Amino acid sequence: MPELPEVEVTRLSFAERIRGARILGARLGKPLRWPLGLDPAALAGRTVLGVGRRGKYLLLQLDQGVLLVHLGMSGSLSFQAVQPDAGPHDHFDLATTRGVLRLHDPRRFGAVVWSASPDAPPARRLLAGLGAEPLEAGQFDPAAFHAGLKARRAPIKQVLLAGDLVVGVGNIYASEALFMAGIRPTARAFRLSRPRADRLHAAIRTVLARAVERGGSTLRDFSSATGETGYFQLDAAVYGRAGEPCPRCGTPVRQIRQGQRSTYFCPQCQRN
DNA sequence: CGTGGCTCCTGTTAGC
DNA sequence: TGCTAACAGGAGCCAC
Repeated sequence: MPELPEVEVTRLSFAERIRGARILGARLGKPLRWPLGLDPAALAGRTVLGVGRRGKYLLLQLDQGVLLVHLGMSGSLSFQAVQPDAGPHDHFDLATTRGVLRLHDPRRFGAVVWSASPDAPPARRLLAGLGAEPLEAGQFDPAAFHAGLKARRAPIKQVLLAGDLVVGVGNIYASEALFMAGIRPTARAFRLSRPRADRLHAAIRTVLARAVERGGSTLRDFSSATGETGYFQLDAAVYGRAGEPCPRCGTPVRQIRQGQRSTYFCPQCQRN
């Protein structure tokens, strides 16, 4: 998916405009990862109070309940006054007095889930266990991060992806942050010294914050909910660049598999 | 209880 | 050019 920056850019692109809108109705397409958990007709008449984010989940706070939206691997949201007829991959429409929020998701790993509150069963199950918000002031603590890493035997790349220590770092930004910090992705998490954990902590924040500023620049086919494209420049240093020279030292970037996912790193700049 | 593997699904791309 | 297989941004779930 959409990693944290893309989700945040999406949120920023429609949160203000949808705030205060009254829901006119909802339409479901093919099944998503999880059922909505509510008769879509029951959403009519409710008001959208605001749009928050927890990790890669968007939370549409309603006057009664909350809608969790996850973009999965291939999801994107649009919010526009007038929507063309739904295509084969448009699986959720929320019609409001301000416009139609639409989830487009070819692979359908995404989901829209209704919950009575963020602490009620469906949302609670999905949100419990999520790690620290990396860009939220005071929530991503270096000492706690290092302590968390010390409890894990797994390769650092996979610990980052697990999302229970820090949220929002997906497959692209994990490679990018580890490159920036000069840490080999295969390094066992518990072996990272405090200084190196601190470097990684800073790199994660820098990489994610920069991507948010640039409007979610890592996705080849990403567009925000305003329908704007033009975020296509892939500014990755190593991700997707197997065989190309490392931007820092010129050594060819290497690609490996970790847990069925591709990892990219510079064997020269990233040692253990 | 941490870890690794599997799985959901469709579109794109690399390779022959 | 056409077919096939591999691969793609996630993450919950389930045996060890």
